[in-house]
Amino acid sequence: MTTRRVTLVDVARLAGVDKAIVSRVVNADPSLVIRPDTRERVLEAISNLGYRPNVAARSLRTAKAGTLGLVIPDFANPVYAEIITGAESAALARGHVLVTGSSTGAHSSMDRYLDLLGQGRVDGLMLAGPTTAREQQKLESLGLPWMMVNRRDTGEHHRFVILDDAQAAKLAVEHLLELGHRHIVHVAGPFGADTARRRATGYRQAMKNSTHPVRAEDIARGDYTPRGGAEATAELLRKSPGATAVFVANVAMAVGVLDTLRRAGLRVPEDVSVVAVHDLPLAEHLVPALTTVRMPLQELGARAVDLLLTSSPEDEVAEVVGTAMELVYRESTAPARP
Amino acid sequence: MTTRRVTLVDVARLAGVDKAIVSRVVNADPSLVIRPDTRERVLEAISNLGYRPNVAARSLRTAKAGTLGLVIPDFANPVYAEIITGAESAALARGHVLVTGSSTGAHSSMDRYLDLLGQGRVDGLMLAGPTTAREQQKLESLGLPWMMVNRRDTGEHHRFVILDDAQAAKLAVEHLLELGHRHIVHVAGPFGADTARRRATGYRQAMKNSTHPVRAEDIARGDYTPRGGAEATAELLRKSPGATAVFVANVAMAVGVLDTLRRAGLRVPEDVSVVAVHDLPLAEHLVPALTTVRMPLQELGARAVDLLLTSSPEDEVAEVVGTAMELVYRESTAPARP
DNA sequence: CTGAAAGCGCTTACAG
DNA sequence: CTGAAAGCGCTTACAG
Repeated sequence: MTTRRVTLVDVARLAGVDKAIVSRVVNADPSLVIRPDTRERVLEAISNLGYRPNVAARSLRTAKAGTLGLVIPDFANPVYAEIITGAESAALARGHVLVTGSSTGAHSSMDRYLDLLGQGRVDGLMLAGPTTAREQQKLESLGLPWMMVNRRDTGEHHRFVILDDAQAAKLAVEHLLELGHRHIVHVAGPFGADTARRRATGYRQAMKNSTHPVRAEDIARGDYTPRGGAEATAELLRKSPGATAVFVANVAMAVGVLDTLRRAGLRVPEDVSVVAVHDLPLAEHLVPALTTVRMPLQELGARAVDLLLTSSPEDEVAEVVGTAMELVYRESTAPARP
Repeated sequence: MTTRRVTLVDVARLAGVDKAIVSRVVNADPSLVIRPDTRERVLEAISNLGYRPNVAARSLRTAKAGTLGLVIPDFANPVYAEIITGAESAALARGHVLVTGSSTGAHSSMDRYLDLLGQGRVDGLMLAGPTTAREQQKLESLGLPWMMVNRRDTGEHHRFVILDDAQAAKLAVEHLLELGHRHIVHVAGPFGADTARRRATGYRQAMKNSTHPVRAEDIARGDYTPRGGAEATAELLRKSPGATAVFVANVAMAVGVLDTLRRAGLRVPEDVSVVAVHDLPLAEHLVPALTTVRMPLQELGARAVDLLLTSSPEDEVAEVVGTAMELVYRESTAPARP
């Protein structure tokens, strides 16, 4: 029972018109002038036959794939889950399908995806997360519209959308200052991540409102993992004793921070307050529930799609999505003891 | 500077052969007999021009899209992140691109995806998570090869891949029995989820080796969320006092279980042991770190892809992926006190 | 208001 | 060993 695909020709024959008419009805061609009863016959034929346009034929003809690509490092990272959700929603709203690939799987890599998606399979490509200069070069060579997400590109032709990480850091530090903390230390992210650099910058700026001047010993760097957060905390406990609060660059490291403080016999928030960036679902399930800064990750993904679709590939794009940031006050921060 | 796409014809002209030859070289046609120097010329032309086959044209001609679709409920759920990772890897290994969509976004829905992906955009479709009878009917009407993942389909023509949830439950309960627990209660998942039903069945079976017979009061149902776990635990505390261990159907509910036990003044694991299904990253970050049963979620995704690609759409598929299950012993379980 | 025709770029059976 | 030709299903400019 191999039922042949229903094509425009089948619909045209049933409706008694030319296939060009059917095509223009299907695509709601505004320049089409058609008698109501003719349109009715066409619509009926489409419905009766269960006609669906063949996307391959359409793509070949129009040179548009109707899909967008997004390459992320890892599906298991909830930060990217949020970005994907926002991007998918915006893509669908604009009539596109989103193809999301990860660059760290067993058979995948950024390179592999650039090959796979650079053959007319997608109309544009978004890269989230770390990218090498070689990858970026390859990306440009594909001749596809592209966009970096949550990361500044390294080339001279900028096309990126990021969040206001400095502002997020300020919100966190200001929260601690309001609670009366002065000696606030920072568990920063890896040097290579520019989100980490921007959060560290925001920390330094906000600390100008503290009576405690920031010294090199007040900052320790981790690799955005729980273990990295644990090691950085151990380092700070040695280098910067007396701190009453910690601003942590991400939630994963905060897990290690909480653990190390606990093992050192310090209570959170009674002895030390802790606040971290990104209000991931995990945050409220930690003990104590983690105070965080919520950033508009979904909107970041949505904005990337919009810009990819509406900007000309030659345009420079350097946008900071700055809406809807807020401090989520939970159990891990409390007033400094007098 | 609108550089026209490089096509087969361009390559053929440069290499001084017909485009049919180029096509067969590109696709490594085994029936092709060609002089080494001719092949060399073709390869060189491809490389010099940076030729990439147009996938739309190829799809139109071969009636194969080279992509597979996977619809999940939610990107933020780490269980699906694992399934995606495994499916993506298997798809790439077989030369396919995976399109993953979520059915709960602002502009998406299962229905929307079934429309979007049922137009020759994908060669097959996998559905993970809950599906209505209507959706399943629509799925079948698309005439696409399909597969249910982590869930049995409700139709009469079975095509599903699931994990051995009953066996996972047995591993968990046996672990508790070995630790000396006898009165073990169960926080079960929602009635509608067949993963939940299978885990409950496994619990009952394994409890036959306990001196404590399972009564209705030993089981409470939650909706797979932290809040649901909390409420079920409160119910069990009332209905089934004296239990020394809890088997929880998933990690999300376990978060609520731990919280409720703590508020009730019970210590984990000193007073009550807790074990849950799926070794998600979250598990080791809870306090106390959660003992879990690790199930091969990535392999589940990979197997779904393999079966989708290798089985004929008319075949019945009812596979249980049973490899590599193991108990991960952490801090939330301990020997029963004598 | 509607129809005929060209052509997007590829693959494949066939001819030589 | 290599070339010529048909045709996948659609869109679009043009003719009538």
